[in-house]
Formats: sequence, C-alpha cells, structure tokens
Amino acid sequence: MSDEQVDQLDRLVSSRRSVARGQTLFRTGDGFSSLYAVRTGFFKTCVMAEDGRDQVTGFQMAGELLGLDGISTERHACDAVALEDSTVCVIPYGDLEGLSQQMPDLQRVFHKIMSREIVREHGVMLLLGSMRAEERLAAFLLNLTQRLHMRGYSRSAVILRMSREEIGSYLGLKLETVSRTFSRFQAEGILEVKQRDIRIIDHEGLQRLVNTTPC
Amino acid sequence: MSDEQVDQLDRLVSSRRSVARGQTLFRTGDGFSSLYAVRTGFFKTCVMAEDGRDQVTGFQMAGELLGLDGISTERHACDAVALEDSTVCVIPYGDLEGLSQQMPDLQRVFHKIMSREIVREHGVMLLLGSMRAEERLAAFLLNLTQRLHMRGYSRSAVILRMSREEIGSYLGLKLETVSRTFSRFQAEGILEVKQRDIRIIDHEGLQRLVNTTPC
DNA sequence: ACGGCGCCTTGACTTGGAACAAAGGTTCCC
DNA sequence: GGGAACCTTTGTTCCAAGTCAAGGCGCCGT
Repeated sequence: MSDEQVDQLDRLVSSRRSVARGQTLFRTGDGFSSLYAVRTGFFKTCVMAEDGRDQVTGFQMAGELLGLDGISTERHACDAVALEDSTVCVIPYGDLEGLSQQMPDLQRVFHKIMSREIVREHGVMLLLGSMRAEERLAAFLLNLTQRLHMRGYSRSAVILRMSREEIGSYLGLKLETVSRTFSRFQAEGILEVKQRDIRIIDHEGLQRLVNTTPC
Repeated sequence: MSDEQVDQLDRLVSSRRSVARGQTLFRTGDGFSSLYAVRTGFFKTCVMAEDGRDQVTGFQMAGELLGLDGISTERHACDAVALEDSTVCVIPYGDLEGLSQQMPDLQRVFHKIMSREIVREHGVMLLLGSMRAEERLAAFLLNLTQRLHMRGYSRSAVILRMSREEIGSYLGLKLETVSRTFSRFQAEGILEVKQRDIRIIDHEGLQRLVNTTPC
C-alpha cells in the first residue's frame, strides 16, 4: 500500500464524535450519510414496530461498525443508542465509496464486513426461532465474552453494559425470565451473578447448554 | 452507460444453472465463488445448529439474490434449497468485484442490496422476538403477497411453495401452530385456506393484526 | 446520612404454544 | 389404479415463559 493510500485511509476516518450515555448516535428515519466505527464505549441498536414495541437487534463494542442499515434507503432503519459514554469515528459513506473504487482491498474488506453482519443476524434468527430461554442466555454470554476476550478482556468476568430488559429484548424474553435464568445459572454453579457483574465459573457448562438439544 | 459496459454486465450474469426441486444450490461449508440471482422458481435458505435443529432464514423468489452469506469467510454459511424446479443466474463474485471497481453505479446498487438484506433481517428479528403466532403469520403472508404483487401476481391469491413445517421454522413456530392459525384465520373470515392454496379475503384485517398490540 | 428512584429479584398464578396422537388428503411412483 | 410416503388438520394434555405483584438493592443528589 502506498503512502498516499495510507494517508487517504487516515483522512477517511479522521473525524470523531462522542455520544453520552443514553444519547442516540442516529435514529430511524434520519438521513444516512456516514458509517460509524465504535472507538470506545458500548451501543445497542433497536428497531421499533408501528405499535411501539421495540426489539434490540444488536450490541456493538469497540471496533464494530454501526449504520450499515442506512445504505439501502439512504435513511437509517434503526436507532443506535450509547449504553455508556462513547466515542465513534465518523466514516463519510461517499468517501468510502470513492476510495474503495481505487482500493480493491478496501472494497473487499467492506464487503466482508457487510456479509459478516448478515451471517451474524442468521445466528440471531436461529437463537430466536429455536432456542429455549437457558440456551439463549448461554449463547448470549458466550458471544459477549468471546468478543470481549478478542479485545483483551477476561474470558470469565463481564460487567454488563445493558439492563435485564435490554438483554430480554435482544433474546426475545421478558426481563423477569432473564433474571430468573441468571439466578438458576448461579444456583447450578455455572455463574456468579451480582447485578451486572457476572463471573463465569463453568464455561464448559455454558457451552454444553448451547450445543445440546434437550427439547 | 456505454455499450461496452452493457456488454460487460451481460457477460457478468450470462451463466445459468438449474436446480431441481429439493436440490441444493449450495450448502453450509461449500467454498464461495459466486452469487446467484433467482430467475425462475423459489428457494429457501436455512442455517443449522450443531445439534441438528435448523432455522429457515428466508424465502427467495425471482429477482432476489442468494449467497451473500459466503462473502465474509469465502465459505457459504447456510444452505440454499430449491422449493420447486428453479433456474438461477450465476454471478462470479470476482467478476462482480472487478466490474464494480470500474462502475460506481454497480457498486452502489450492490451495497444497497446487501444493506437491504440486513434491514430485512432486522424485521425478522422483530417478528421472532416480539410477535405472537397470529401476528407472525399475518406479517408473513403480507410480506409474501406484497413481493408477489410487485412481480405481477395477484395480491389476494397465493399458492404456497413451502410446507407448514418450513413456514413454522421461518416464523419460530411448530407446524401444528401454523396449521391451527391458518384455520383460525379461515374461521374468522380473513382467509380461505385449501392446503397450500391461500386466498386473502380481508387484507385490512391482516394488516390490523400486525399493527395492533393485543398483548 | 437519608430519601427517592431505577433496576433487579422472587413469588404466585395464568396462558400460549409445544408435544403427542390420530385421522384425513395429496402426490407420485410403481 | 393402488398404495406408500408425506403433508395437513384437529383433539388433548402439559409446561415454559409471560403476567402481575411485592419487596430489596444500590446509586444519586441534597
């Protein structure tokens, strides 16, 4: 890669924006102009039905991309909300398009990221469509800790950034069910749960919950 | 657009392949080399958990694209199965990448298609995560008839290409629940159901089922 | 230190959809 | 044209998760 190209990539992501806890980075219906890469902090994305029910569609942490939903209609199709004070890199989409015309590798990387998001959502559909409450929560915890581990955090200790209700919405469960399932896992010696502070005692046991088919 | 460009696009999609009912176009784990545009027929895509449970992630009809899941890891991440004798255009992915380097409009269209798939999946997550059986089936029928209508078919008569079990898998329900819900809709005068032959009597009523929040 | 407000936990009860079962209908192949 | 395999409908029973309700914990600002 030439120096000039490195420069161009640098400029592509040079702009920053910070979003306070509870604030939205974008909302459904907002005009789309940029993608956002999470630098620090934690987000959720959610879609809303006409009647007001909403569904959390994902949680994003450092290094993950937000806004891909907006490309299709040039308006955002979900809300992105910061779950803690966060900062993002702003990636002007027009610039990205232009630059990936000149840089095949950039284009390829970008396509892979979009494809990975599609595959991730397949996984969520599998979870929502055919798993029981325990399996859903186990799969959620394993996914979360795996992603945190890749970023250098412990594989066994997590501090949840989201409420029981948000976890429930993501997993298609009510908050009481999430809470009860945490308690059951604790009683079974799989987890230690103190509010949002989770310690995984039996990683293997969680894995088994996801892989076996008790129903 | 120049004549030469039109030629290049023609060549991009010139190759065909036919897939008999029940056969797979690709399977999970197959090496990825092409996307496929459905020309005639009808497909389902499904993902499988380690334990064998599977989840239908979508139904694809003429004009829709298959294979986007494969870009991310260069292996397909789901199975694509023909629900009736079908033909597809083969779109070699390398060619598509190369051509979209030269044709910004092609690149833009392709990105929009991927983004639309992401948004579609958000909708399915909403359905699976927070709707009741009746609402899921109503939403499914409305979506299906709307897509068929765009292709010139009747808005009120559908012949389902998929079994009750496949509908159930897609909607996160058991086949018996799908069948019962069809029967209930018929009893309420919303549909006329004769096996896979569906006639929508009260389109408005279906809409109301999806939009209101009875729970 | 104290009171209030969100969030979380737990209990008792209800219910929608799953499981199981059995009897028609279709389709397709021999 | 007959029969087998598969799909669909319908009945009954049961259970996982939802609903409703009552406290408990912890954090915040005063």
